[in-house]
Amino acid sequence: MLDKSHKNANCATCEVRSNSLFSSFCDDDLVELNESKTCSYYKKNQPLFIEGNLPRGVFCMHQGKVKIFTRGDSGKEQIIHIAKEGEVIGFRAMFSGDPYKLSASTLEESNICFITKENFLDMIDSNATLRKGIMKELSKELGERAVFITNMSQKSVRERLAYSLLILGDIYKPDLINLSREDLANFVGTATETLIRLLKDFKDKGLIEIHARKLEVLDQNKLIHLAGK
Amino acid sequence: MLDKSHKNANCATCEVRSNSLFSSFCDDDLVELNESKTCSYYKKNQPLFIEGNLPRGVFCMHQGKVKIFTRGDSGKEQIIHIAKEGEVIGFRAMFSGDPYKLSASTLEESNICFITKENFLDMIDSNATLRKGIMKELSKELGERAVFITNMSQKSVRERLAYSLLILGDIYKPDLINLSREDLANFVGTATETLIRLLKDFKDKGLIEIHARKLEVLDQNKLIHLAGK
DNA sequence: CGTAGTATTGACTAGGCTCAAGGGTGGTGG
DNA sequence: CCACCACCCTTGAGCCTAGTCAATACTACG
Repeated sequence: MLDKSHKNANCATCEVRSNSLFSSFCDDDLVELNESKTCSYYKKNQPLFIEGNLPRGVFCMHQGKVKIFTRGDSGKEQIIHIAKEGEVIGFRAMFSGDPYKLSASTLEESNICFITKENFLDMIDSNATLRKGIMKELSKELGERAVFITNMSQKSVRERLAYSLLILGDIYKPDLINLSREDLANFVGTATETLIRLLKDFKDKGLIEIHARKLEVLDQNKLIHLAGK
Repeated sequence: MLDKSHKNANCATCEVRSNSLFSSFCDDDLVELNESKTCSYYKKNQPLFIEGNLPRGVFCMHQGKVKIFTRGDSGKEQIIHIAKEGEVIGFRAMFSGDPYKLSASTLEESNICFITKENFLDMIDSNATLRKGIMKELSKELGERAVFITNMSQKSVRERLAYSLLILGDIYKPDLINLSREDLANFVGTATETLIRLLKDFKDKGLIEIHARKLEVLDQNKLIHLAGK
């Protein structure tokens, strides 16, 4: 259970800042950042923002996990990314001027800070390092999504599951992967039933261990091989 | 046939600049841009850059069309985007510092200008409007790719073809869509044979007309409906 | 201890891929 | 200018992955 009273995290001493966009901030920057942010507690399955809404600022993950997803015609989710501690979410929409193209909601209870659009854009204007970090991040994600598209169109569900387990193992490290079967299926891009059958198959082959809802990667090398490329 | 001697396009009078990243450039900027760029003629099916190589600069489309793609394990291409006149290609890799994650090559003979990484990054540092334009563009593409991923994982090939024809009709406007069957299949994300069978079906239903390799959209509304969402 | 959500299993179907063979067409060189 | 070759396009047959529908087990929480 997270500390719900943790409403006043201090950016200067925040232990997850080192892998965030704000890692390069000097003391003055940190004071400004700290004063402009607000920190909130979120329960499991609570939305941060919803596709179609207008963005009002960015979110900075202090603790917890958040899924970023779109909904297809039928309403089925496709999870594009799972954000963990240190990640800044929703800055794409700050620049485009458009409504959110994606939705975000918590996968577990989380402590998440919020910075208004105004404050965030001001920081970018005055801080070249932050700006470069953001451009690098946008570029990196763009490259990742191209690979994602190719995986979706050319890999089998089996290959994509192997690939996904590797990514998720890394995101959840040092803990076990902890997602509902439905969320995992929506990340892989398949039906829940198909996912379950494949998980069993992976287990029988000694690639993973299933601890109820939690999944443990046993043989990373075989998974890499199975995922291809 | 394009004018192969068109080696010295002038940015100040370039007729495609109005829909490019450089639309906001003042006279001084344009002089600088014009002097730092070089313009080359490319034959059909000539590469601009290849996945894995290190980027040396960006390309600005003067005339022609270019496909941007990745290759899956088997070597099959997945076309992510088709760039037309006015578009600037390859700037993502300028910021990430990584090798290209994608390849680009011409779909028809083209005149394309080149700006070195140094010059391009200098321009960005000194020109806030250009910078904002680029951040907006990166953001826009990021949103588009999220939709692309969802389409790939949730739509049928039939739906994706309808969707693709709408996008391509727009890119090729006012001309007819002019791609090889294989390239079209690689854009839709399917096998060439499946694509051909579906094209015939679309033709029988009066959605498109087939003029040998060229395709004409006849009933845009029905295609929209068929594409879903 | 009931109830709602979550997970699992089975049976069936079909969309779409692969392999294989045949028909067109445009570009080039003689 | 024409013939040939290479490449592109098209069609057919068969199979298999993975989606859907339906029924049943499990689990956590009030």
